[in-house]
Amino acid sequence: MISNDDNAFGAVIAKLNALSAGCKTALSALPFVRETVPADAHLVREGQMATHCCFLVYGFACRYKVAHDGGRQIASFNLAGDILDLQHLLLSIADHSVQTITSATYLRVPSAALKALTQEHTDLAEALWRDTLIDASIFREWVLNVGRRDARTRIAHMLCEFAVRHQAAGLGSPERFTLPMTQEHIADATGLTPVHVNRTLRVLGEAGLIARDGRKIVIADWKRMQQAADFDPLYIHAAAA
Amino acid sequence: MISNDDNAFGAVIAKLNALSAGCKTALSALPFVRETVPADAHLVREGQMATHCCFLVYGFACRYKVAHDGGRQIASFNLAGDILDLQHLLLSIADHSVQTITSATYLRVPSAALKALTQEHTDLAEALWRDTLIDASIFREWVLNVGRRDARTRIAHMLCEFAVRHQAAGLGSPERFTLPMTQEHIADATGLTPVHVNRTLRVLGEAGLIARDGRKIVIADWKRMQQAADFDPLYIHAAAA
DNA sequence: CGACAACTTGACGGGCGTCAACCGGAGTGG
DNA sequence: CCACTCCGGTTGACGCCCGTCAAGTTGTCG
Repeated sequence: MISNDDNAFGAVIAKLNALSAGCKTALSALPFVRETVPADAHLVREGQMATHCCFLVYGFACRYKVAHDGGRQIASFNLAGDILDLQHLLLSIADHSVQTITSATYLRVPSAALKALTQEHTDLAEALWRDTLIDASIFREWVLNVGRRDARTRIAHMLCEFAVRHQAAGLGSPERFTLPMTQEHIADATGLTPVHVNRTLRVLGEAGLIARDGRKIVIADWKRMQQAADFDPLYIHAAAA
Repeated sequence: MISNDDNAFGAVIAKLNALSAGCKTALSALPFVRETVPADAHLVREGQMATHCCFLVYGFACRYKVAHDGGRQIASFNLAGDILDLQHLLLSIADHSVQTITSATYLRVPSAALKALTQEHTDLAEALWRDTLIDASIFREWVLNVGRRDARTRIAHMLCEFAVRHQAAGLGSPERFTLPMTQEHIADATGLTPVHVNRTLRVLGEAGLIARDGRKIVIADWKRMQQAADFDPLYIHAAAA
């Protein structure tokens, strides 16, 4: 229901809710190349000059940076509807990498065209700016998550965020979903090791907070899970339910 | 040199470099209240409805969030010229708190007036949006910092960032400066404890990376410090030197 | 059926947290 | 002018959470 053949930008328009009709039309008229890539493909690499913006319309991706000792830190997970590198509208050098987690389809739009469009349509600029602000809010929450929560709370929090955004993107219930990422992805997102992620997922299961079957997750008691995760969805600033 | 009596917005205009003349004039005509507060004063509290934006013109501040166990995580330090809660232009509920570190002076501008101005001046909107994107980039670096670096590298990195931004704000050399924050602030920013921050600062001193006298810091060998800190200033996207 | 990636589990060690004591300087009041 | 207090900083002893290393299991794809 989110994307339809008539409009490649459907998922993005759905996420940037409350766009004017004219604005949607203008967005849909943007030049773009649609690409489908396998899992683990790089869309952006840190240090690269970037002249395009990518709109993720199907699949999952993540943004990450690496420390000089090789340690990798994922800074966000991305779902269908997310704009992956909006920053390249105004910042020319990529300060982080973007990689797919699953096979994925995205629209590659020239930054210049999108930028020109935002100058004509202030409400589009506002919607995109708002999206940037929400991104920033999520990053702040992640700083808190990796900085001040123990492994159990940290992973529970990550799962709650995924559940809520998953639902917001129209992909299904927050209480029953399938994770697209490996435990190594989870480790890199939470600042832990894969081994400890594995142990902690087991602990969450033993505590009755989640039930697992492979990567399928069921959260039986959402209230209790939210509490255990120290999760308050305010920071996601979700307008759509 | 940065701020002058003619223009309360001087520090902010200096930071948002490359604004058109008309745009600067428009900014300067914004209605505002100038306030001076002591150290540890709250400008914004998490959960609050926010109808104003604050432009820091003197002193130091930080943004932070708290975990339910009481743990506090600072997500950024702010210097003169920084806009403290630009997000309140487009997001009505504060998702984090802002508190001064030293006594500070700021301009309180009604969000509505600033928002109206951005709709008239697309280059102002662009400059502010760009500022938001840079903020987001810094948050991502902080996620990496607290998630994947050990205490020594982490604190060294924080010091490097402070040094560079300190200079960019026209406050002096990056190799010789006085920290405005306590070791507890540093602990809350790096996800460590004050005790361990203290020990690690000593280690940095013993390694000859920094020299300390109270909160005065001298970085003798900036190259070596940068390397020890895994610090690459790219993520700050600084245009001005 | 072999190869490989992801997951799982155990044993052990270390970096950082916790607890506690003490120091030094600034502010305050007698 | 000196006690008193308080905050920030400093240092030591000890313990735990999580990292490291290593081995084994499961599932999938060719």
